[in-house]
Amino acid sequence: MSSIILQRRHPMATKIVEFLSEGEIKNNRLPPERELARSLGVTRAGLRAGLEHLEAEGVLWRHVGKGTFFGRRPEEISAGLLDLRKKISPQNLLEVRMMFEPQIVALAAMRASGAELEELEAYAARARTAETVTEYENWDDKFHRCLVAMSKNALLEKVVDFVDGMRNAQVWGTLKAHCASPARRAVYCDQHDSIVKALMARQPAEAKRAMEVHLEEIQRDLLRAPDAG
Amino acid sequence: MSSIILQRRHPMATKIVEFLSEGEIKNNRLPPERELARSLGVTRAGLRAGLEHLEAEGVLWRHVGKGTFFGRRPEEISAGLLDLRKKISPQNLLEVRMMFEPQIVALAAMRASGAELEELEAYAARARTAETVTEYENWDDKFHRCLVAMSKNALLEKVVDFVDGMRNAQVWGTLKAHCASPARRAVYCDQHDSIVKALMARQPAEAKRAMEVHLEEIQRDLLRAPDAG
DNA sequence: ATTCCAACCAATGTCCACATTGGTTGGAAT
DNA sequence: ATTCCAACCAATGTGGACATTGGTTGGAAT
Repeated sequence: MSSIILQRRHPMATKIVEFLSEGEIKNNRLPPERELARSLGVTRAGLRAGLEHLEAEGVLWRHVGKGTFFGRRPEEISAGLLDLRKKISPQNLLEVRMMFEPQIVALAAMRASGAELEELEAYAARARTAETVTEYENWDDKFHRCLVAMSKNALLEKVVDFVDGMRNAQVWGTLKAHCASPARRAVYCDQHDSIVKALMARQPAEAKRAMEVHLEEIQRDLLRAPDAG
Repeated sequence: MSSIILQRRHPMATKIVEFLSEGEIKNNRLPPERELARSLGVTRAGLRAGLEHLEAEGVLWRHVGKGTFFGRRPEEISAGLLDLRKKISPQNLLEVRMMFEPQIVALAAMRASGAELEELEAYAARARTAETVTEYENWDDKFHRCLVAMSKNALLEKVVDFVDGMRNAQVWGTLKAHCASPARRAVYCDQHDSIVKALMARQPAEAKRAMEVHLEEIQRDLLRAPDAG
């Protein structure tokens, strides 16, 4: 977080903003520096002074070969995501999941269709009868994915997808090791059933609480692991 | 959500899984069909029968020109995101923000440094003295971005970035229209100050409540708008 | 000394031909 | 009839040549 707080706006910066607010800008992209300088009737160096000011202000961002754009610089996904996964602790992940997963089931209790509830129940049953860890994971994944679909919130689905994609190998492997025990999986399956039961009874508060219990169980397993593993 | 629930696993599918679990697979990518068929000593048609089974099971996904990969098919971001923005209602967006923004300030109250609190206060002050809507938006954005940084949760920052990116033009424009009124902006600024005050007093519950009040205010404005706009 | 201009640099986008890959078809072998 | 094989198809990845663009430099003009 850069804490650049500027006092006054550069004259050229004001001129740029005024000129651009008149014409339509496509895809947040400004014209190339050479062209924009010609349009404004100023020298390129002068224009760049103004652009630098606007960039420091966070109004726009520039990159060689790409161009100049309004808004804040989008993070590079290639190296960015890899670095990010290392920065995310299991605690971080659980904090986030605790924020919206209970709410998801509360919404699901109010909005799910009968067919969806039956599908969810089928996934829970499949997870219970799974013999291998990978098979359990397969049905558990489908269970949670079906759950968020029942919330009828397209954005929420994407957010869950995003968070799931952020699970780093460390966290994933740790949880997987715990699921290796059939007894442990049985506990999770019981909690799945509690959630399904509350959803079928259309009890949002109860369903929410059941999911909180489930996540707290997972949290205990994850935080217990680093000592053992 | 496809509800394909299969009964038994294809013999060839089992053979494929067994063979691949022995060698190391790079980047979740399976060898090309031709090569894999040769390695397994089976015909390509037979191999494909097994792969189709595994694909239906959700174990892997395939695409012409790309290859065959483990895991679930990643959604295409190009057309997917554009379609998604149309599907997201203002209600969807607010539901999601209500889920974690209050929690963010609760975490911030416990974890923020003194320097960060000062920076936050500065942004709130800048937003209050803003004369234009765009200037207000600039500082308001920095305010909320500083807030989530204070939660010390890298994943949470990325989630907020993701959600912010999903704001469609309709929602954005509607809120902007309401901010056009200086009186309206003053209300928001008062609420910002309440949040800052609670954070400086290190009162998580109070800060959380202040953010809830702020979001409820925004929600009222957004839901009131469609009739007027 | 400062400003302006043109050229140059390195990073990126764009376009193209070519190799790769999953999907499909038709005949040969059994 | 079924299975196998080879070729072909369309979509995608890959790599290179070339244009575009922000960043930089050095001399000319004032």
